[in-house]
Amino acid sequence: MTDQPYHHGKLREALLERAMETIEEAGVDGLSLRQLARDVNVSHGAPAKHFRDKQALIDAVALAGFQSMNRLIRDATQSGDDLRGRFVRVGKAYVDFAVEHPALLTVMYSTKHHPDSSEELRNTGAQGIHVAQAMIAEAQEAGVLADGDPGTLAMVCFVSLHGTALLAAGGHLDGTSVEDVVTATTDTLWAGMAAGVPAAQLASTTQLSS
Amino acid sequence: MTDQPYHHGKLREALLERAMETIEEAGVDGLSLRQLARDVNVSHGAPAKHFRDKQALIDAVALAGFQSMNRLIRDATQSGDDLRGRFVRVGKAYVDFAVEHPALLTVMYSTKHHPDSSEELRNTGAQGIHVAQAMIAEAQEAGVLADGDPGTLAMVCFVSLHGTALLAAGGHLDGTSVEDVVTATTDTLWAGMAAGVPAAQLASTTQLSS
DNA sequence: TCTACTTTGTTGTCAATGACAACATTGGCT
DNA sequence: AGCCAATGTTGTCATTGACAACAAAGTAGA
Repeated sequence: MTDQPYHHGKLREALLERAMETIEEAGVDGLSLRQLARDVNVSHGAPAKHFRDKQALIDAVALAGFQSMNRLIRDATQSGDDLRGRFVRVGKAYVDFAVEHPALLTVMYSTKHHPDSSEELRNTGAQGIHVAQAMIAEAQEAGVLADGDPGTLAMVCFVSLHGTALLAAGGHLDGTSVEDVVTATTDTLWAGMAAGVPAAQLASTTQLSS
Repeated sequence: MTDQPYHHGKLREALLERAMETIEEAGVDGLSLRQLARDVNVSHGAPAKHFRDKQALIDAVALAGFQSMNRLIRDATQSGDDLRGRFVRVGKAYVDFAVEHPALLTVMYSTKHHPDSSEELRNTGAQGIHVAQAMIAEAQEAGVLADGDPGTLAMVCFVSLHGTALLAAGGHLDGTSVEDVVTATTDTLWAGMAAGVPAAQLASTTQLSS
């Protein structure tokens, strides 16, 4: 047993890493600052020097989660497929991340939802939408998709995939497989955006627009 | 000060009601069994006689939430509109509920997600999908929607609306209004299901089906 | 090198919490 | 009346998050 030096040196990183492990194993409720301190062989007061309080630690975990997720999404956009293929791959990347890190995803969004979330966290979390919006705008210019506000359509795709990701992560897809739901979702969305909204349908949605 | 009778009489109902209020005001993390007992003027040990532990109370809250939500959804299906109109109304009903009870919705699904959720809770929570599935099947038979497995398509609609509901409840829709996102989502989904998935698109999704 | 000063970690303490056990009261049933 | 299960109370315990006082270690300037 070599006795520990007074200074841990990389306490912040060690805490973050261990916190992510704990969250993935036991959920956010299973995270205890004191247990965390024990896990990394440090006194129960030490974490406070790096994270003001428990929420600050959770925020940091969420931020790290968004960063690694954004990386996966960006990678997915760079495949050589056609527009629709890239669209599907981005959706799959998102859902795959969710399925592999279900508890982390919950933390990421419940944290972003928190009333006093940091600017950085919100920006990092919104990056996925921008990717979708760019793809949709590009497809519209290419004539592959019908006209329509890219911002709203991107939001539609985002919320749909987010729902898929959350329910897939929680195992709420009952009978249907994750793979089936993701492809069906992206296919349906793409088909809907390609077809556009017929005028007959718009009638009931434009009542208040005058 | 009339001294309280020894028996509260309706403790369980009182606890449930107050718990729902607390959750909507302060989220699940703001719920404390002891504070709850204080709120209804009862000793800190009393709640244990009605709910084995804190999770059991939360489960009961979630179940009540699903029941009132299902009522709203069923009501929405009984409007006299055409098929597409009813579809949109169901979506709106779901999202409206989420926006009005954001914290409750979070509890409902994080509870259903819990590994040892009760059979009753899971069944009650899945009811919304069955409604969607019935509507889609009916529309397919009427020739309004293209063919496709109603179960999978219902799941697609459900996850999409679920995502909309969650993000709307959390205020994550950034620029776009809730109303816009809901109508755009239901419109896009319906258009996609009406158009069906072109064979050219299916090519990339049927690679593993042989 | 000596000396402030800051950062990082430790120890001690506090109120709040969830869970549990022992006990008290109530109302129903025979 | 007398038993008994359901309901509520009181007391207690370990755990937790937060805070304050203190200690050690690195850092920068004389």
